[in-house]
Amino acid sequence: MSEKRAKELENALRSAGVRLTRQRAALLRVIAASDDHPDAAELHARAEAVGAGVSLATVYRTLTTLQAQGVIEKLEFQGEPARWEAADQKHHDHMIDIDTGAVMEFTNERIERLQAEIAAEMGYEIVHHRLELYVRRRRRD
Amino acid sequence: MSEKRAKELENALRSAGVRLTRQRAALLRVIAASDDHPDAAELHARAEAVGAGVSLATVYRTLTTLQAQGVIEKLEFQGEPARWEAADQKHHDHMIDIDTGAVMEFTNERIERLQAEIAAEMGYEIVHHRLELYVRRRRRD
DNA sequence: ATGGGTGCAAATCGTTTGCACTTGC
DNA sequence: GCAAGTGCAAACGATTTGCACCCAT
Repeated sequence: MSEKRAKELENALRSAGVRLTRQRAALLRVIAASDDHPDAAELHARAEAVGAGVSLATVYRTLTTLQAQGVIEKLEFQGEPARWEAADQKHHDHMIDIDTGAVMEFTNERIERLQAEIAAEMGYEIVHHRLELYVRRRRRD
Repeated sequence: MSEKRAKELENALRSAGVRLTRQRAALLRVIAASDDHPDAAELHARAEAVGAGVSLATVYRTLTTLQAQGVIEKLEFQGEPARWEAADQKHHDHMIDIDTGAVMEFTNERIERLQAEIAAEMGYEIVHHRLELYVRRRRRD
C-alpha cells in the first residue's frame, strides 16, 4: 500500500517538473514505508538497507526538494537532528516523552482556533506553527 | 533597575553555590538589561561593548549554567541560532513575523489549559512545551 | 590552597556546497 | 544533448571541549 502511495508521489513530482531519479524513487519508497519520524541519517540507513545506493548528501538534498513540494514535513525537536514525516496525513502536533524519546501525535481543533484568533487580534495571519509538548508519564502514587 | 535585578540574581546564584566571577557578573548585567531575545553571539557583542572581557566560549558555558539555575530560558526558533531571554517574567509563548524576524510574546490561559488536558488524557504530565506561531502581517485588501 | 572557571584553539555534529561526473527527459 | 541531479570530500556554522592557567571562596 505504501508502494501505491509512492507511485502517486512519483506522478505528482514528475508533473511538477521534478526529475525522477533512481535515488529519489528509492527515498520516496522509504518515506512512504515509514510511519515514524526518522532523521536524515536514519532515512539514509533505511535506503542502504534496501540496497539503494544513495549518498547522505543526496538524502539531504532530496529531503529539501520533497519538503518544497509539500510531500514531507520537517520536525525540529529540541537539540536533536531534524526529523521528517510524510505530509499526507491531516495536520497534527507532537508530544514527546522526554524519558523514552517516544513521539506521539495529537490534534486539538480548539487550540488551532485559539491560535488563529490570537494572531488575528494582533493583525497577523498564521503561516505555520509549532506546538510541542515535552511530557513525562504520569506517576500514579 | 536592571542593575537591581542583576544584584538579586547574584545573590541567588551565590547561595546556589555558583561562583560569581567577573565574567558571570558582566553577563548577568547584559542579560538583565536586555528586553529582547539575543543569541550567544549578540550577548557576547553586548558584553564586549561594555568592555567586559568575556570569551565566546564562556558566554556559552555561562548561558548553560544560568539556564540550569532557572535564570534564563533558551529559545530555538526555526533554523536560527538559539536565543535567550530572562526567565523572571511570567510564562508566555512566541509569535515570529517571518518577514521581519520580529519576535512578539503572548499568553493564552485557555491554550495552556487545553495542553494540560491533552497530556493528562494520554497519561502524561507536561514538563515544558513550545508553542510558536510563524506569522505574516495581515494584508488589508 | 584548591577546585571551579576561563581563554584559546581544536574538535564535534548536523548540514551544505563546489566541482567533476552522470543521467533523466 | 544538456540542464538537472549525484557523489565525494571539503567547508560550514553553531556549539562544545581539552588543556594549561587563573581566581573566587
